[in-house]
Amino acid sequence: MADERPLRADAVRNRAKILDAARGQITRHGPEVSMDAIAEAAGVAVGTLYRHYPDKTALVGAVLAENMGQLAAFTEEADARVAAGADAMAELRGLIYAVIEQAARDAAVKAAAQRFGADFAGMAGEQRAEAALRRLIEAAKAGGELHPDVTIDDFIMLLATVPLDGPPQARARWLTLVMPGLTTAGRPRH
Amino acid sequence: MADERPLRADAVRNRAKILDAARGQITRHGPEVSMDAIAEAAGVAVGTLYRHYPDKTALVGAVLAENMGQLAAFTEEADARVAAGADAMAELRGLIYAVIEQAARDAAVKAAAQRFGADFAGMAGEQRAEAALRRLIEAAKAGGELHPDVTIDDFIMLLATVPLDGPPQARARWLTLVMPGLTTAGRPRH
DNA sequence: TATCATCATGAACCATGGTTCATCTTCATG
DNA sequence: CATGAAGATGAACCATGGTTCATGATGATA
Repeated sequence: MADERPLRADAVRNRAKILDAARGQITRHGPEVSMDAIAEAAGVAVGTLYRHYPDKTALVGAVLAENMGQLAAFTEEADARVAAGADAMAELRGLIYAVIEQAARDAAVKAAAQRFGADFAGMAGEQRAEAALRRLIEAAKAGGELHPDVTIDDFIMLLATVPLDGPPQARARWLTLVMPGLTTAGRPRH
Repeated sequence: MADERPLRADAVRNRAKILDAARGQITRHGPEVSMDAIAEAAGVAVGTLYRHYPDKTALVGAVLAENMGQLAAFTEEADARVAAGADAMAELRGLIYAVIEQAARDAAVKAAAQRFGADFAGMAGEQRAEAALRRLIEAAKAGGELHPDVTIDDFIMLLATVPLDGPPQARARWLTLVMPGLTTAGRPRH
């Protein structure tokens, strides 16, 4: 393994075009866009998709992995700021908002994730994102604002249920309604 | 219109079997079960499905309408109890829980609703459910426990985002996290 | 029970969409 | 530039699944 010889120049170019097109088309028309549609959007023939990805699941998975990477980057940045002295609860709140907005943009991509039950769990970025989020949560608890019984699974659950349709106001409102349950202010210990 | 002559006995029987089978199959195997699968589960030939429903969308819609009716019944019962003196906030909480559980059972049915963008909005039961819920909300606000800025749209939004996968504990936990944002206790006015 | 309108049957039809592969093109290396 | 390997092409293949319709069965009515 690892005897990967470098890709040809046009192959590199095409792979990028394909990923872009896939994300675009899936976002625009939902997860069941045809491979033909993606190919056309990428300015490439269908067969080329199959040269780069064994099947549709793999292609969707690649798009998903990209998103997860971005999400991990977000989380790590917030974590770094906290380490540098920023307020943990504020960063957590901001992170939630950022994640929500990204998720909303790629709502359809997320839907695609589910339709392809294929376990995308344990994806590269996921590990990183979770680690950083865990640190962030601990810091916010230490600050005394985040309710001590809140777990990372709570965050994952909530983030998985953000209302992705609707306008941005809907998500802002959702945040308003959900935050109190996470804070010591909204849900006093005993 | 309304010159409906009575259905033949076996037709009535079959229609019931079809609806049951449709709900069962959709719940079990997701919204994209084939018409053939539904037909087989109903012990009937495919053609019979099409005698009772013009197409798949209509069949799914019928299942959905049935669910909505049940939901409306729930809501009206709770509303009636409040009118008879029961605590509004407690009834509201109980209603949310009941709705959640029903929704979880028919998670796949709900998913079906979205996939068929077909506007099932304005369905029969929906009107009834909303009216009753509205009354319930007013009563709970009058009781002073429900936060005064909470609207029926807030409820609809939240109920639309309940975590339907996971075990019942997940939904209980979700309820714990979400309730404070709805109450005056968790989110003081100013 | 005879008659017929209603209903049920299910093989066949057709559209959609994922996937393959024989053929042609293009990059990289000498 | 010549050559071979890597890459791209896209028509064709095939499975799936919604839908139809000619044919046969059955409940209701006289």
